[in-house]
Amino acid sequence: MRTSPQPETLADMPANAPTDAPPHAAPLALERFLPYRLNVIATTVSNALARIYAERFGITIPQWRIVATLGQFETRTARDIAAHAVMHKSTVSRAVAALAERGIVERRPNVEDMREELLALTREGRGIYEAVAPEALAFERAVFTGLTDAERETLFGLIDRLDARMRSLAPDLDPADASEVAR
Amino acid sequence: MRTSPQPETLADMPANAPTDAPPHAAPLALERFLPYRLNVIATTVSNALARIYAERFGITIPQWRIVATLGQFETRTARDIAAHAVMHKSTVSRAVAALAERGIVERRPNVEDMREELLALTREGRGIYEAVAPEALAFERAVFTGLTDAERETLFGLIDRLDARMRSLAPDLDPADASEVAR
DNA sequence: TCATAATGGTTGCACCAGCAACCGATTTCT
DNA sequence: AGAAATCGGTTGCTGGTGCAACCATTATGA
Repeated sequence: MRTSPQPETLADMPANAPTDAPPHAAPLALERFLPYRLNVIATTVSNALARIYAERFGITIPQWRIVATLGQFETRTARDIAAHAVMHKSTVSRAVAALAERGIVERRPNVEDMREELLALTREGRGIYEAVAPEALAFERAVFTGLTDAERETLFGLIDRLDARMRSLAPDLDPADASEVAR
Repeated sequence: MRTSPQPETLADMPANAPTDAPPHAAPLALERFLPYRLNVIATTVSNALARIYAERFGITIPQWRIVATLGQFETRTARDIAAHAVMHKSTVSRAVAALAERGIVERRPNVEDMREELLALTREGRGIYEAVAPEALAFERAVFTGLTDAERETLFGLIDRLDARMRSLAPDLDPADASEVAR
């Protein structure tokens, strides 16, 4: 058995312990609980970054995700963006409305399917993208200074695998699949 | 959108642009942007876990953090909990109120300092803790199945370092330091 | 062909979190 | 001692977010 250095890891239990685990054997320390740690660090990083978006460019994180997606792909529908940037469709709808209002994105009807709208950055929108992107990347570098390239890659790899794992464990709670029918 | 190798993934871009990237190069792909990836995976994991807390035990994530902290430390003040579990003091206040209302935590005055209150789990509260903790750990194991112990340790190590890095980069936005004076 | 289902997108509603103002208790400073 | 600052904790308010209902449009199928 692979011995975990942590006294409380219970690494020797079966992968999916039945609910009848001994009640008082609950060696749960928050600092060693990965969902918690993940959430705290992600929130901290997000808040720091959101501050840049807000103060420097007056945009929120959902708005930034839309700008980033359209900066990458030129023209997409709201549905595409929701899927790509993993946001609920109502979030996308409101963020797009705000961006359109400010002349940052442009909405164009799709004559082949009048249900959807084609979205793209305006010239001004592209300007914002090109101003924000380097700052975002600089922030990323600042935060991840001290990690080697190999460690960064490891982190990406781990996230990818966790991502895949979550999709198979609980596919329905992916905010990207806006199918409210398949609940 | 299930898998990372999407049609439009731009996987052929350089891993992480060097520090002196020209402003208009902006090689920013959301899938390769760590703050974004971190946030998405943390949210997904959190939501899946929150569902367990909610459906099985009728508690929210802040409430769970409080139960977990008191399960670990017996008696703490709200301030201690906020610091330990990284929550805003108003969040703690409301979550404690709800838990006290339900008889899960008990508030006791501190005769040596009447500003603060000593919090502890009631017998019922401890029962909940002892029921939730194994499920939380089981969930953690289920999610992290497929990672070796070494990889798990690596992940913890990376998070620790990111954490330290963020504290030095933007110490003021740590939700735990409730000092509204030091803005 | 026409009724029904599904899809892209919008919006009302309720909930939750954070900010900031506030309260009583304690500490600090003069 | 007394004023002022600080501290632990509570609460009103506001903004953001997800859910679910809804609208218009397109696809399906009897």
